[in-house]
Amino acid sequence: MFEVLFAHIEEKVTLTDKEKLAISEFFTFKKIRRKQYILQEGDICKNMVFINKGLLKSYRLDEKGGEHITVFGWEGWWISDLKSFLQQIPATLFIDAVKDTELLVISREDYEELTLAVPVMNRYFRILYENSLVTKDERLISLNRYTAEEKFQRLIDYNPEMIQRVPQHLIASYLGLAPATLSRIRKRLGSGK
Amino acid sequence: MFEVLFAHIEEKVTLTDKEKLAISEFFTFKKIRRKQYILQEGDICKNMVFINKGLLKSYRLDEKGGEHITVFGWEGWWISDLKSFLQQIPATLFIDAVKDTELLVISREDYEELTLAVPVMNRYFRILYENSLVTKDERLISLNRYTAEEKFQRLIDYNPEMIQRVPQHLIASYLGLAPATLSRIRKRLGSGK
DNA sequence: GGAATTTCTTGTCCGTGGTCAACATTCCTA
DNA sequence: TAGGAATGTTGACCACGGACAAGAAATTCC
Repeated sequence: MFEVLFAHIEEKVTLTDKEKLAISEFFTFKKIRRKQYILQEGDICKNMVFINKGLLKSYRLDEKGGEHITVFGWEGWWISDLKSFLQQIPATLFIDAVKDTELLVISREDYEELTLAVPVMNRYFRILYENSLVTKDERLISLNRYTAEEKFQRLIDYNPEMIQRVPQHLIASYLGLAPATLSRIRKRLGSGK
Repeated sequence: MFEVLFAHIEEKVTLTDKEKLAISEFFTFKKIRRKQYILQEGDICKNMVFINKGLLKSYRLDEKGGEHITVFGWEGWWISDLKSFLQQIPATLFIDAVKDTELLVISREDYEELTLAVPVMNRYFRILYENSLVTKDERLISLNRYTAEEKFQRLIDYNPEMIQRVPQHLIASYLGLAPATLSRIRKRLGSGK
């Protein structure tokens, strides 16, 4: 049940069996169904979630009900409304399941406890966040500088897995494009897959 | 010389005098002049930099030589090409001084050493990166969802200090707008300051 | 204090990509 | 297995904001 999580942590730091045991006790296993929310705008984000299997998306809704996806998560990724989780203030994000999904869940207090009980986890999270920052920087630059077509081309080049896993209209939302626009771009690129 | 740095760290964790001494030994003090580079595209980013005083910008250049600013830094902020710094690969960013600036500099090896010699710094950097992630998330959403005018309005609302400190054409670059566009927006908002 | 550079404003023009709507296709699920 | 929902395609139209250029205003630097 914890194999995926431990494998992920051990990419970054080494764990003793004792530490693994300690870590495992802070998490709860959970299954959710397609379309089920794990967070809604206005909730306090109580948990950070590690995805064992499946697909989640986090997004905001605009005034007209339009979805703006900020992040996808699948096997081996963490997901939460980090701001809401860390500061325990109302969330601005929704998170729900694109398909049936298995999670490992840790609460805000346990997250803090975990870093105290297993200090190497500070190192793990520091490295995890370093990597996230690098990714977000790339994405910021991509959104700021490039045309719609270039944005999609860069996704193909740098993140092909997402195109395999995620339906096209959700990719459009993630790139900040209208679904119609992305459809036209793919046509132009000769069904760029 | 280290007051600004220690104050910044102690907002997030507590330090003993011994730890302060240890930390200070990893940093070098440096002054640079307006327009001086501290990093250029293609360099390996050897240092992470804490800004004591002054103003820096980090940016990319496009094919036509256009500047796309990713981040500003002033008193109390860190700046570097994180990807280049962490992975020791060629930088994609330029970083230079908008005005004369004072820095505290730490090398890649010393950064790693520091987290080992003063473990509480893992905690500090973890929290620092958590906060950066929250900020970048906000910015991603802002760039993806909003019109030019809304982007500027949000900067006024959420980041008024930047508008005080940074010349307008650099703000335009940061928001991904043409300088002319930002000028027109300010006019529309009635010199929105 | 005057020249040079940097920064800001305003005008004209035009392309990218959004909106809306109709239709086609694929996929769930009862 | 049929009906509905979700997803993807295409067309017509048009607004936002970019490009370019000329000139004004403000800073910087000998």
